[in-house]
Amino acid sequence: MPQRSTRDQIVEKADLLFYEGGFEATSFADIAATLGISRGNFYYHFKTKDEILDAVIDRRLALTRAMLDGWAEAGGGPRARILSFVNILLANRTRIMAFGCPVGTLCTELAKLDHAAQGRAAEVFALFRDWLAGQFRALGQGARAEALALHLLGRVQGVAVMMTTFRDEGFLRREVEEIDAWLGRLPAPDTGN
Amino acid sequence: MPQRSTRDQIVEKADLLFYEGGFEATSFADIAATLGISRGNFYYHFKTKDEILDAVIDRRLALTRAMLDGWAEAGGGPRARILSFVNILLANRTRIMAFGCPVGTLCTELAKLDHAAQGRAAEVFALFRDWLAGQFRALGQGARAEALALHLLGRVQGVAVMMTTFRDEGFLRREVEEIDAWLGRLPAPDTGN
DNA sequence: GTCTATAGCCGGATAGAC
DNA sequence: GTCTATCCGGCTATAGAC
Repeated sequence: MPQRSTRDQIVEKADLLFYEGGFEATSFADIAATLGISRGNFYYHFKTKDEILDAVIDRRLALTRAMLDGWAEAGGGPRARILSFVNILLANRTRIMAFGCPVGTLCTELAKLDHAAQGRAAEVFALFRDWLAGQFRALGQGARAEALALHLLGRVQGVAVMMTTFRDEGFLRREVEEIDAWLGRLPAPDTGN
Repeated sequence: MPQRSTRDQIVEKADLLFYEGGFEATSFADIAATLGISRGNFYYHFKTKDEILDAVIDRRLALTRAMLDGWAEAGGGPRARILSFVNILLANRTRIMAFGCPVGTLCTELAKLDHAAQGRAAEVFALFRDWLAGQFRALGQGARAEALALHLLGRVQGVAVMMTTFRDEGFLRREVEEIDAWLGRLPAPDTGN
């Protein structure tokens, strides 16, 4: 069990603090203090703060791929897999009520900063979108699959924003149930004719 | 036509810049530069940056109330009024694609900053929620009205986040149409029995 | 009521000892 | 590979002239 490198520790902690406090509001001093290293040490591992952000996005992409692969390999059909995605809202509700969705809030912050990494942050969303589209295709939704994936992604993002604003667990549970019911009401499968 | 006071100009410009660049990333220097006043002058009108934020939220509350009152007085039934709300997405699509929803993004940013004004920012959302609930009540949705209002608010927020991330106008138009169709499928009115 | 000047702090980034 | 010391600039905020 090799010890995690300092670089990996920086990226992991930066990921957490960028989520909880925002990218811009998180300083090297904040990260260094929680890791017990010096500010100067950062510059052995990274040239700039933006390079840390790049590494954080790489990490999120890798973790997201791993999570999606795990769901794809798990038992159950495509509808159960889609529900694995929706259930993130329930499993992470405390953190979402405090800090929002990590993916959506980073994309929004980078948009306002007009930051060069906007597109890379959106790739995390694209992973979810493409995976969900695959599940909708497996449900026989054919040409509608990508639109349904974007629709669901938007629904979940909307719930996350409202959770952060009103911290209403009843709303959360109603919305998750409603999404489940919506999955049950999808149009009949395309036959490809 | 009395000239707008310097204070009002500061609040108006701060409102715009807080939206476009975020509250924390916007400095007095940014606001001062676009208004052509000095940084020091701010402190004649406000003691702290947080006081400017309070004034910006007051302004947004007032403008929102005025907008909702205007829609309420306009012709057409409750469904048309609800569609006035949804059509914000279309009317402001360019700005939303660049900066997100002003209400949602401020609430999210203040949550991450753990800022004392979080609750006041959420009041803007509450205005929309209560107004929408009133329209759903007028549609005969009785006890469901508040839940439907939160649901619609979430739908619109989700669309805004996805617009900012992917800048896909086709998605926007499909979602607005879908919300319109959803309004048409609402359960039959409560009769109060 | 608006300005200039500046205090005091904290940010990212650099240099160089160990 | 990690540290200390430091530079430079931008930030909020203050003091005081006009």
